[in-house]
Amino acid sequence: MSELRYDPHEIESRWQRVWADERTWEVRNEGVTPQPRSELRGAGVGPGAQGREDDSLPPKSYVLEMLPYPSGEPHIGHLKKYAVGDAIAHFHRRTGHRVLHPMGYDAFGLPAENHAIKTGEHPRDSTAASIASFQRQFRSWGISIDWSRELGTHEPTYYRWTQWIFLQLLHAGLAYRRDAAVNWCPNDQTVLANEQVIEGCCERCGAVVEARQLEQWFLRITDYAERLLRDLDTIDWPEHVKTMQRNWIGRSEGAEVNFHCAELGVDYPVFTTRPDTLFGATFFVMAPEHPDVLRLAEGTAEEAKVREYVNHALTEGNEERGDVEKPKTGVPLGRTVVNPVNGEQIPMFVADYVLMEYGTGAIMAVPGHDERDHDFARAHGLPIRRVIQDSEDPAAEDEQQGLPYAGDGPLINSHPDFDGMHNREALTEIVHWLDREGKGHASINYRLRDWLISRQRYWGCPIPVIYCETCGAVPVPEEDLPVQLPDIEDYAPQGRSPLASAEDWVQTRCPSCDGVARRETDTMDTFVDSSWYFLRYCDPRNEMEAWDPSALREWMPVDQYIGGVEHAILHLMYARFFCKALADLGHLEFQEPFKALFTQGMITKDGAKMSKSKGNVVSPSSIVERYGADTARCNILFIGPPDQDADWSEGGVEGVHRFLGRLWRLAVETSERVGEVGIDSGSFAEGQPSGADLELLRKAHWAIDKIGGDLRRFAFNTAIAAVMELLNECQRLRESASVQAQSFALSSAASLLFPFAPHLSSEVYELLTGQRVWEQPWPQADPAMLESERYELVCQVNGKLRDRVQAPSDASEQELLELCRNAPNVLAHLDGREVVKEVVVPGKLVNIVAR
RNA sequence: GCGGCGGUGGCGGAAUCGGUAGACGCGAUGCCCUCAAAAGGCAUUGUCCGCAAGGGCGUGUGGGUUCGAGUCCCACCCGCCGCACCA
Repeated sequence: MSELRYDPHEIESRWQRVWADERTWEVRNEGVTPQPRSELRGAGVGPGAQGREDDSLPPKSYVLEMLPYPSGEPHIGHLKKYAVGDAIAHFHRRTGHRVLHPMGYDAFGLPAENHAIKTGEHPRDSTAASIASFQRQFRSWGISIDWSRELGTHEPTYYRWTQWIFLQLLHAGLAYRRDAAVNWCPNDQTVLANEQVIEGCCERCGAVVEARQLEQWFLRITDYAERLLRDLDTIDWPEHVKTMQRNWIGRSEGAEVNFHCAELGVDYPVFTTRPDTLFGATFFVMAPEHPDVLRLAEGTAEEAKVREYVNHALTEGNEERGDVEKPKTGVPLGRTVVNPVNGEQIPMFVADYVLMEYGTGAIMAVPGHDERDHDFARAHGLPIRRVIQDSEDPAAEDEQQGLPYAGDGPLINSHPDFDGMHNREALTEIVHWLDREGKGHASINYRLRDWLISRQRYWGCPIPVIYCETCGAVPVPEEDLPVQLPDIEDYAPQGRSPLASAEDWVQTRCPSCDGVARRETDTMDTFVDSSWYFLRYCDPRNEMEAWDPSALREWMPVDQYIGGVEHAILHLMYARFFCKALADLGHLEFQEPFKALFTQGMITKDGAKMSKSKGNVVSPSSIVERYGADTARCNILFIGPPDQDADWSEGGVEGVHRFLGRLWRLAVETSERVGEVGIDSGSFAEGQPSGADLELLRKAHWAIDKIGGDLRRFAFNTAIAAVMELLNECQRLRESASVQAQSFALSSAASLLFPFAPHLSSEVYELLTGQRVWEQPWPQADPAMLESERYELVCQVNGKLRDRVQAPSDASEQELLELCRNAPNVLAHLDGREVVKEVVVPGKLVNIVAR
């Protein structure tokens, strides 16, 4: 027996062949709306589901991992993501759902292009090689993917529809072009993505990045700020991800207030969250980028200084300028504006602590109640006025001490109508007053910016727009899509998109007037490609439209989305925005694409992030080669809760490998005994099991019950631990329990382990039952087997554990009390004491309080 | 500064509703099998006192609520993540 050795490679390749040959994991579109889904979190669909009388389909479940970016080979993070996703997909299938579990590649992007610049190899070729490697490995991991729906975002059959979506947004006014400041590398002569700017320098050459004004395409995501925020309440996502999105959207409630500049006859609106402090506004500040700054200073004594200050501010890097510790600099503009609430003329300044991108690019400064304004006022000798009393410290009234004060309290030094009123109440009243007087109104401001999607890159989806001298920017007609990415000679950036060098491609005719015209040479941000791929999976081969609405009705929304937290903001926000916009345009019937989200933690090595430069990379292929995919997958799920970071250790893998080997050996041994003894599967029904058999069966049902619950809450680590416990029990009782009981316990273990170790589980299950485990419904625990006639009663004295006694399950509280009082060690602790109180928790414990 | 998450043996972690703290695994120690090794199996393993029975202590710190607190409340310390001159 001990000669038997678990050979994962032989087992795994056999079952992988079966799944590939039989296309086991493919699902068809039935073209009908399925019945409302049964509650996934509730009990699974039992064996009864097999013999369903009506012809309605089982409920659907769409399980999706974020699509991989194909670069080189998959890393261990991929293994974890798909191990989690596959476990969910299998569990849903076996609890009676039709599961859509597709795969694709986010294939456009920079690394392939940089590789092309270096080697001249076409990005299409290096990407294809990488995709092939991903496909090979996903198959070797045994992930249950519907390969018939595979797609790549770089394929014209896909990006044709990315372009189509762009046109829909354009027609709806949700895509627009405007001048924008972008990151420009003077050395590489190219625009850089924000994430390519490392501490103000170009990631590739290290040159200091400059700001440059360029005409760029934007998507109007800011129109959706409120809905993107509000609808977070309707989805089942981790709280920290929702929080990140809320922070990113950055909603602030307040008011817009007009400050009139009499000299120029212009109103300057400001946004403030604290209109209650308006009476404390003693000066006014504009951002250096504000278009009116130079015009205001013109002709004043300050003009030269203002020019100098603005020039300096504009050339200063974002890093430097954004430093909170930096002293507050700025210069006067030589002009004043009127504070609308009290008519005071207050001086205007330009200062770089005011940002053009937020609010109106100008602020009212309240040094008494804002730290930054306070700093500026102190540095420039400006008046500081307290207008809110500190309720905690009323003595500080009129004193400069305790300022700036950001707390609440009654208004002072403001206006007879408001003085004495609590500031929160005054805030509302003052906004009403401004509104009545036409000097301002309640307003909401967001931190969220419109999405800049233009990239001066080759390896991306071309923006389907043509520029005509007479007609301007003209959208490419839908029937001319896709605008195919042309082949080019030189991928190196030359101060414009590499596509601009494809003259034959760039020169075209205007779709509107047929005159000479030129194509847009920028491509789209790759986040555009990945903002709708989950829709295409529902109908991936459709050549007539992006999707058939009935296909989306059948599968969307995604029931369980799985991916890394690094996409918590960008990808997840963009995809949500796309769905809302497309729904508004009548193309979708739902608002949120991802009903539930799970974010898996990182796998580290010795506590550090794995990276080539650190040389601590553990490649999935090396683990699979050494231990097999089942061990690799189980270990990654066993080391800890999957949403937390976990460290990869060799010892841990060995342990899990031993466990799988033990399961296999016991199963082989048991199946041989079955061969000798002969098994009658009905044998338990005849006689009541007892002794070791009963113990073993109880453990099996306990595991069935526990693991079902664990899987619903993503507790894969404890689920695997429970299978280990069951196996330990099989091992312990292997001499005393019957072959039938052993066989039931082991096949149950295999069945329960299937979502994590599909190959070995299939092998063991077939060995013991002759059946295919994935075709069996998820096991159901027998409630009768979860109870026993006796249990261990915990006996406490004054809350401390003093003894344990066997108690009948149906014992009354009185009887339990008696048992506890008479427990030997309880008697010893009660000796000479007076019993004050007795607490009985049936099924658990008795606590006797004594003095 | 604002927001979120976390702190449990030598290590990864478990304890799902306020009810036996440390499941499961790693590591360690002893033993069995073996000529030997590998593989496998059995046993012990929070800590201190004790020959044992048993007892003391123990979930970042200090308080509180409770018959009973890792779990709830208050104050604090430490770590991680996100946002941040956002008006």
